[in-house]
This record gives sequence, structure tokens and C-alpha cells, in this order.
Amino acid sequence: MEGNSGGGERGGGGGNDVELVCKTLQVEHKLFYFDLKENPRGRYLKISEKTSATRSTIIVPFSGISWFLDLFNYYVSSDDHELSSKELQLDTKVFYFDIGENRRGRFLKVSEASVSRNRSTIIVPAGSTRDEGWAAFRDILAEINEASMLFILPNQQSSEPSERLVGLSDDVGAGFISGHSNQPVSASELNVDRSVELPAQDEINNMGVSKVIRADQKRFFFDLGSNSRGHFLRISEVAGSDRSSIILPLSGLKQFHEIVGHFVEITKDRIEGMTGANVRTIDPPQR
DNA sequence: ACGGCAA
Repeated sequence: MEGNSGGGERGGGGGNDVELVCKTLQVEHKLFYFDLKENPRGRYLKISEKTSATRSTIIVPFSGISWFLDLFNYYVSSDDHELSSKELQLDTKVFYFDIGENRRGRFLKVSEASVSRNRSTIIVPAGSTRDEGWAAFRDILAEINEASMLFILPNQQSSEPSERLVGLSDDVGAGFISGHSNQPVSASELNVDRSVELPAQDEINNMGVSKVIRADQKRFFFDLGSNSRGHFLRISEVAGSDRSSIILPLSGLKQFHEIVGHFVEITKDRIEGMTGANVRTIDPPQR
């Protein structure tokens, strides 16, 4: 997309990265490009704002896409002028969302700040009626978020530690993790020793929330835990004396939920009438 | 076709 003529980009410019999804949106006289891209390091969403004279780009880590969607939903659906600024921290990057207004109207400024690069910013006009500029932007994010699920790999979250979600400055909706309650996890803690597997059985410090479900002959245990590298959900399949687990960093939990919802949706005529009646809360495991 | 941000 974006008329990459000549192929001059190389060495970190992302010019050779594979484009998975490309969309454009015009809001007033601005053109926004949304490119979901992939390279050997992982996936990311590039959002560019193009006017006749200028171009500005932000790079959203894959794990941040659904947070962007939620934040735009917040700015679209919240009432009038009680909108506050928000911060979204994604490992090494922080995104700042700020409302502004001038004689051309209201706008949402989204700034990306990272240690290595200059701050870059895009500005999304609210639009004249019902925030339709923001709503259209939100709709594109929703489409990309939806489409990204079709590309996701089982390893996506845990294989991309640089995209680990750290926290959000403020609660803006039911789906948000409140990063300031309990013990916020610092980025430095999360970045320690990336080469090691996330948890070990004996360093699990459970947080008192466990569930078990029975499906046919299998039992699945869901346990929250944490270690020096952060919080995670462990899902264990237990059959006889064998137990195998997957470890899901909390940064991946939201997308995990959305993907499960996707499969519930497309299989709903086959699972109709199967309730969650055999789900019960159990005592937390002892260490 | 605007034009914001902010170095």
C-alpha cells in the first residue's frame, strides 16, 4: 500500500514486511492507511496519516490492536466533553490519547513515544456529527482486529515478548485491566531474561482464582498465577496422572477470549444446549 | 483544501 515506489526502504523500514491486511479511510481531507504487517519478529499494525503535504505514522504492536479498538470505542461512545486523556503502555512504547479542539473542530491526538525514536503523532478529526470520523476509525480497527484473528498462530503471544502488555493508566471500560490496582508490573521486570520459559510450576503464586470444567472425559483447570516476569493464566488439561499446560501471559488473554468467542460463534448450532453447568469453582492449587 | 501536535 501507499505507493511504495522504488523499494528504497530497508534496514528496519519495514519495506519488505508482508502485508496481511490493508485498509484506507478518508476523514475530511485526511487519508488514513491501516496496514497489518508481518516480519520475522512478529506482527504489527502500521497506521499512517497522509495529507497533501505531510505523512505521519505510528506502529501499534499486535497485542495493542484490541486496546486501540477499545479506546476508540471509548472516545466515540462516551458522553460529550467528559473525555479524559488516556495512556496505553505496550512494553517499550507508550501511546497517549488526548482530545483537542480548535476552530476546525474536535480531534483526537494519538502519540507514540518510544525510547529509540522521535515521538510520532496522528490526529484524527472527530467529524462534524456524532463523532463519525472517530467511529469510522473505530470500525476499521474492528475489521482489522477481526481479520487478525484469522492469521493468529497459537504461539503469537508468548513468542513476542516485546509486545507484552504492561498496563493502562486508567479504567475506561469493563474490558480493561486496571494497571494500577494490586501490583503493577514494571516493564523492566517483564523484560528480564527473555530466553527462559515463562513460568515454572513451583514459582507459581496463585491469586486465589481457579476454575475447572469437564468436557467429555477431560478436565481443564484454569489458574491465575504470576512470577517474576508477570501474570499469566495457566490452562491445564488433566487426564489420569498426566497434565499438560499452556501458559498465557495476561497480555494475550483478551485476544484469546475474542478468538474463543469467534469459534463459539461459528459453531453455535452444534453447541446449542450445552451449558456451562459442569463448571465449578475449586480451591486454588497449593504450591 | 482545510489543520491541529511539537521539536
